[in-house]
Amino acid sequence: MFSRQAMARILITSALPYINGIKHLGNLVGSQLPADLYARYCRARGHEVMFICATDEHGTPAELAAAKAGQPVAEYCAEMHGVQADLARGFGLSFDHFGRSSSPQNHRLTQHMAGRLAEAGLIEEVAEAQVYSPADGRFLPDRYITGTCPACGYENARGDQCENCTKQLDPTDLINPRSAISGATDLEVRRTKHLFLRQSALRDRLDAWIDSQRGWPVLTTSIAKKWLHDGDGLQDRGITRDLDWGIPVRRGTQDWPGMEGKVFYVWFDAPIEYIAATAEWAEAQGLPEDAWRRWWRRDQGAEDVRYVQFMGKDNVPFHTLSFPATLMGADHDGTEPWKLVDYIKSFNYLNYDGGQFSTSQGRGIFMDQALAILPSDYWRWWLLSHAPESADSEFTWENFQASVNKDLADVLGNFVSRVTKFCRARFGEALPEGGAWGAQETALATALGARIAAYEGHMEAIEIRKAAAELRAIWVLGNEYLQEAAPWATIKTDPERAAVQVRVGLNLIRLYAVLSRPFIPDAVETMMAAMGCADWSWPEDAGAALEGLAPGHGFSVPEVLFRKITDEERAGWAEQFAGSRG
RNA sequence: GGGCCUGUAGCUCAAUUGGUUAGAGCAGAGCGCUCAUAACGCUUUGGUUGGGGGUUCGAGUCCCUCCGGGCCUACCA
Repeated sequence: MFSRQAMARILITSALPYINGIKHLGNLVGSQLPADLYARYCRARGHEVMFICATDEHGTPAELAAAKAGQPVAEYCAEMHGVQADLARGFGLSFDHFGRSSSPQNHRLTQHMAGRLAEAGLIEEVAEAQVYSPADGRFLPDRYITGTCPACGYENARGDQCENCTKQLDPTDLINPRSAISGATDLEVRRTKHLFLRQSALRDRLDAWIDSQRGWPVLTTSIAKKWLHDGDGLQDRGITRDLDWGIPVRRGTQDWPGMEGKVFYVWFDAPIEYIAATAEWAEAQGLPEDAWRRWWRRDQGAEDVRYVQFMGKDNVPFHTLSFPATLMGADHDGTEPWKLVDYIKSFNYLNYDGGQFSTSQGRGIFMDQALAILPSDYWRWWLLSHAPESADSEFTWENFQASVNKDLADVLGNFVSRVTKFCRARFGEALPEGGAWGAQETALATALGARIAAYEGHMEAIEIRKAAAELRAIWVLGNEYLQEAAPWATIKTDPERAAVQVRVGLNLIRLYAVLSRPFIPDAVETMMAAMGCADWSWPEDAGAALEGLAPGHGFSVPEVLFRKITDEERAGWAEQFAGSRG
């Protein structure tokens, strides 16, 4: 953890959303949104932040989605990248760069990494038999082959596992196998050669590295340990595929004999894109190479960088094992010390109303639909305050309505409303003059100081739900103070006392805007604008923060910050989203 | 089959890693306030911590067992 005041350099990456379609809220809360929360908090504390994300564009599903859309895959990916970038902006995701794994930078770097791994003796060529479909003109991944399960007779068993009896299968086990893509039955087995990353050779080193980490989520370490020690231990992993769309297999800048026409597998090139996207950023900014290297190379400035990754639990094996193995292997001779991750924040899944969110079945709420219904802050607040940190969690419309209405509209929004409207009615649209602090104000400052410290602690530990709960408690303090101070009563007997109370109330609005910014970045802009203030400095001292806006400072009454969700709307949306996506 | 996670108030979640009387928010009940988006504040009801057994001075926490929910199991990403 970084200490108070000290400026740190924080590198943050969110797992890359796959290019195949618009992401649902479960995807969003599992990586990009919490990463954004943390990035915004770190910036607010004055740290230097590099927040990177990108679309993950390679692989069979991308090719199939493009074919379905009737587009060339490159065109499809370019278009979908634009769509995802727009939606990311819509949700306020504050990436420093939102790149593409298909970028020239990633091509170069992925090929470079492969070359370094080959030099290190960590790449092995393996010849294997794979199912080829002449009708589709492609090799078929195991689960794109369906047929009758030899164990239970289920007719739509997939080539990797029968969904009916859960038996693990080999595609050649299937009776009457056919292509899941075209239905073609003229499948044949062909020999093909692939590169394997010899992760097994790095097992002990990876194991020791995992052991040396402190405070990682149980979810992260338990998945890593399972893969390291289960069965025969960490298995080598194929890093190439027989596809057209991807990064051509090259050994650095050299051709790789025998690998013509093959591309790297997405799970090799996708994490490397974290680095390449930073290079994309530098180029886009017109900055030289060392601008990105100082984030990624320990010999070129990254020694003091703290690197934090965010991802759903399905991504953990790649980030705890494969990617570190790639970076360790690339530094086999000590000349390329790449920055390894310092903290991996992993998430469970968000379910939707009794089942899973499903991209393929169109079940649940997708990012574009969410924004069409309500502003992003409503979603950000609910998703973050219910982030699936300790277990899978569930979205229900009732819960969403209750949280939005109570937390945002009543506790925070109404606070802003009652303070500004009272002041305007009794003192006019400027902070009133006169009066001095009493015991109530001092007590408020003390309580705020304690809660802000707790909030900071939770944010730095990336305990998101706890941070949200603490922030809400900070909002509540304002209502408690007003109730006790009762300026509507004191103004009748002691107007100067009421003036002090109203000043404190108005200053609380600015304080809340600053503290709440990582969660609800749009609404706090409205709050700050209403306060006529542009000072976003973090409250190092709560008492001082309550006197930041001076007597005489003008303000205005903002529009309703958060409207309530009605029962009719809730019922309508529940109905609308029950079935599959339009 | 194997492994991991999980089960705490009607609902969503805590519980400083074995330490006093298991705590919050929402929902419910009562009271107060009238500045405010019929909002806010205070008080309060509600738990055999899934069942059973064990270790211990002491168990929500550790062990065994049974029951329920979920995830992973390496070619979807």
